[in-house]
Amino acid sequence: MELYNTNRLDKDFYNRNPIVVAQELIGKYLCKIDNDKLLIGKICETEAYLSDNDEASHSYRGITKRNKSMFDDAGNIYVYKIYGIHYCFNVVTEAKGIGSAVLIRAIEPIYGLAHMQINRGKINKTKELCSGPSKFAQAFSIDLSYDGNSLLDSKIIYISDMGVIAKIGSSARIGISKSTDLMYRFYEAGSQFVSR
DNA sequence: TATTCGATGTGCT
DNA sequence: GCACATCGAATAC
Repeated sequence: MELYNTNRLDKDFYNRNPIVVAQELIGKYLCKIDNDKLLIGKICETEAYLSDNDEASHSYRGITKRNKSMFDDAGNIYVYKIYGIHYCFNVVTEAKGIGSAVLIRAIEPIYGLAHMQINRGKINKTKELCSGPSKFAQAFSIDLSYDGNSLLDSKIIYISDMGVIAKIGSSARIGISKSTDLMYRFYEAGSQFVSR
């Protein structure tokens, strides 16, 4: 199986402020080929992490071995391991060397639900398949091997510029202890597939 | 060098 | 509601 380049979001989309990209990613479709199976999900929850004045951002204290791809060019993928066991998937925003990104926190399963369930193991409720950053990563079998890849030219994963939603809500980001005053979490209002 | 803590999810109480 | 899995990076000593 092969992914056709259907309305793939281009570099200009990602090469902007992560707050804008985070909001505009809501409603877009993430497409992936996993083990010859097509997986599609509608992004319904994101968080922006900035390069400056954002203590919750991994880039806040500069480049490390783990976060170096967060400083890659716009449209690249930043995957990191959290709590020693789970993975989180980010898209890099702005120019190379800046260090900003958008975390994909939840998606609404659209296509390939059976395969997502296999990837998730025991889970059998559709609402639980992708309603969290590491749940979604597991459903789409995203691990560290995707860190540093690009959504602009990958043959197996990209984000498509299609789909519309009614309304976007915002809130503080989840699971952080610093910069909690920043309203950088965005979600599709009324969606049953967000993390909380 | 040692300890603490996190952009989390699951299972048990 | 709470403990735990388990690792990279920050912080403590």
